[in-house]
Amino acid sequence: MNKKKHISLKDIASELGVSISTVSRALKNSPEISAEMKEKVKQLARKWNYRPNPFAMSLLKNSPRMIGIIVPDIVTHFFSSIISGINDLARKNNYSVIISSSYEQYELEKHIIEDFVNIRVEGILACISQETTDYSHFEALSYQNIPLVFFDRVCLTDKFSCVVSDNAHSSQNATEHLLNTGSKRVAFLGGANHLEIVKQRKHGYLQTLRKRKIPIERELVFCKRIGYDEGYQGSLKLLSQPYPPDAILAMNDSLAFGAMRAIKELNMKIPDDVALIGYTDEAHSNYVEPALTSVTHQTYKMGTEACNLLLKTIRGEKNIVKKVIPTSLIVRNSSDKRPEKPKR
Amino acid sequence: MNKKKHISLKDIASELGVSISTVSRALKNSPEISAEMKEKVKQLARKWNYRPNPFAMSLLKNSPRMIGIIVPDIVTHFFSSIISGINDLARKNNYSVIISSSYEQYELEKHIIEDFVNIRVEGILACISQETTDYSHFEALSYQNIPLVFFDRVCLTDKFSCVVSDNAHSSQNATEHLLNTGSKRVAFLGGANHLEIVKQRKHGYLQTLRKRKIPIERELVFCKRIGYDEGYQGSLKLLSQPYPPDAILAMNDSLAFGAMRAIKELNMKIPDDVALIGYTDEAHSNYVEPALTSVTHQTYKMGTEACNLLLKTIRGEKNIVKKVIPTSLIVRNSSDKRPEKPKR
DNA sequence: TTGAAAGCGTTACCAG
DNA sequence: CTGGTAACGCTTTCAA
Repeated sequence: MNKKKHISLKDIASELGVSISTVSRALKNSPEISAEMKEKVKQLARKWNYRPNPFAMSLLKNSPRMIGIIVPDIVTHFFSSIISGINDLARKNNYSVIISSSYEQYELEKHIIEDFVNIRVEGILACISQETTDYSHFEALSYQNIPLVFFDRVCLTDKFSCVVSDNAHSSQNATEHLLNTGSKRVAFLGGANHLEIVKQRKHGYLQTLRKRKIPIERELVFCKRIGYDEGYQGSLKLLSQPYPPDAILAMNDSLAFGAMRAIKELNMKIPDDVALIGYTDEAHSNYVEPALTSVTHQTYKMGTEACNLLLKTIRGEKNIVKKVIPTSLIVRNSSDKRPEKPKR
Repeated sequence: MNKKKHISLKDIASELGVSISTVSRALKNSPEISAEMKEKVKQLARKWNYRPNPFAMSLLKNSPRMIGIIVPDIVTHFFSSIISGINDLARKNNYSVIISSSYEQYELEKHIIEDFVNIRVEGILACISQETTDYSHFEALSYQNIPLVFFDRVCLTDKFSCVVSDNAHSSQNATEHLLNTGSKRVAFLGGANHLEIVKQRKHGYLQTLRKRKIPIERELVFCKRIGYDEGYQGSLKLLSQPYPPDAILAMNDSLAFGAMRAIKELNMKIPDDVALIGYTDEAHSNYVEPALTSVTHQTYKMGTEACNLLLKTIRGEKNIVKKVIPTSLIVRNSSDKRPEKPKR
């Protein structure tokens, strides 16, 4: 009684001198069992603290009620907040969540996906790494009938549902704002060009320039990799040109904070010499000086929506949908160059 | 062939016209199986991409190779970085990790622990919520023989191993630094008094004052709850006293950033009017202005150490150990009041 | 060298 | 109303 780690139906059955089936049914409130039998069984189950063995269940049903999440990193607020949303919704639906980080590495990403498959998760939520340009490890999931939903950085959108933010729109908005508040030459600081989010945000930026009939200059676009260092180096490069930009739109937190450091090191004033807009979360935009105007994602919501889509897919829904989560531009002190700023 | 989600030993056995046992043994390289049989089996297994069913395994061995982590929140860098460390070491040891957040709520914490038990995780890593003052849900784990290791915010240290930072020492150091660089009246901004980390860090602070023969003033200690708002409100209160402090030691990220906001709102200069030291991570301390002098935890290492301790416990190690991870004081621009600062 | 069968904990179907 | 049995996928005796 002490050695055994867990109580099984068998233990209860033999104690009560009835069959396992009876116990099982009694616990499930099956109508075919007498009230007194039910009572006896339930009482003992409670007393002995009986817990159904989830492995037996999983073996039987082939559904461990577990989903896997893969993100480029779990430390960045953007991702941890999405994870938080996923976690909460999953828990509400009695699912457990396994989280892994690809550290932006393609090989690790492949391994993790494989691990998820081996563990037999019921579904996977993925945000692809920057390095990833070959998507066959994801495609394979569709042959294996393993539900998959992408969020933020997506691919294979014809095969899998996904949740994204209104990328093009957000950067149009941000660019417009810069141009409306005194900036003349706006630079775009992006990441690896093959990523959809980069393409789309850059697209929005270029759209706005075209609409305003502002000539597009290649020298004002720096797209290499998402990261603090790249933001720093990229901004140094942008700003040390013979004819430098007077505003930078940085399409990610790390890029924005890297840019900020570069601008300060060059002893330039924000926003007077260089206006700056980032894509960052509430808290950190407010901590820095000047407070950073930024595009804010509804990260928690992205998480719950993605999870919701995945749960639907697990339940058999076949429709492939693309859910767009709106962002909003929060104007703080880093972007408006005008001496007389309108009331906020 | 197409409908079936996964290949089993049975499938391989029947294809090859041998028994399941033979296949099982062949795949395990059992010496009793002929080389050619092994070859045939392995080849087909590879071809069909056979994966052992983990549920069957877990059912058999009662060990799902899974550990549970519970943290107050997963969004704060401090925790997500610890999680990252845990995750990596767990993965290396072929364990999966399930992460849940208590959102600093006692009731939720209890539920999550119960869920972990039901899922039959092999072990649990926990950082207790601020609200928690009753530890019976953790104590219960010891009766159920479920390995448990605490990190950062700990309890029941006589029953469970834990990983902590050198709390008292770190705050002594920080207080010394403030007193050595021109501050005269140092305030301590802490959290709920029942938490060990609060007690110890406060203890270190008080120790230093005593050593220096500086009278201890109750008005200079504000301990209520860990959080941005509390940091803000607490600092406002500290600084609006008739005889306010000229330095604040904030024992946590959120408290520190809250304090920073309060100081700025009161139009006081950092560090000239009020010196400030926080306990924060690298990145964010550098983003703010002035860059924040802070006590830095080796969070990733805390994660790997905690995980390591847990794995040992799972393997049967009975010793209860308390691992202390050193912190270090990184001096930046928010703390030194002296006009002529020594070279850094 | 291989096969058969029991057992891990549960559910579900078929008999009584 | 209750019991027996097969099945889920695998390992591990025991037999041959």
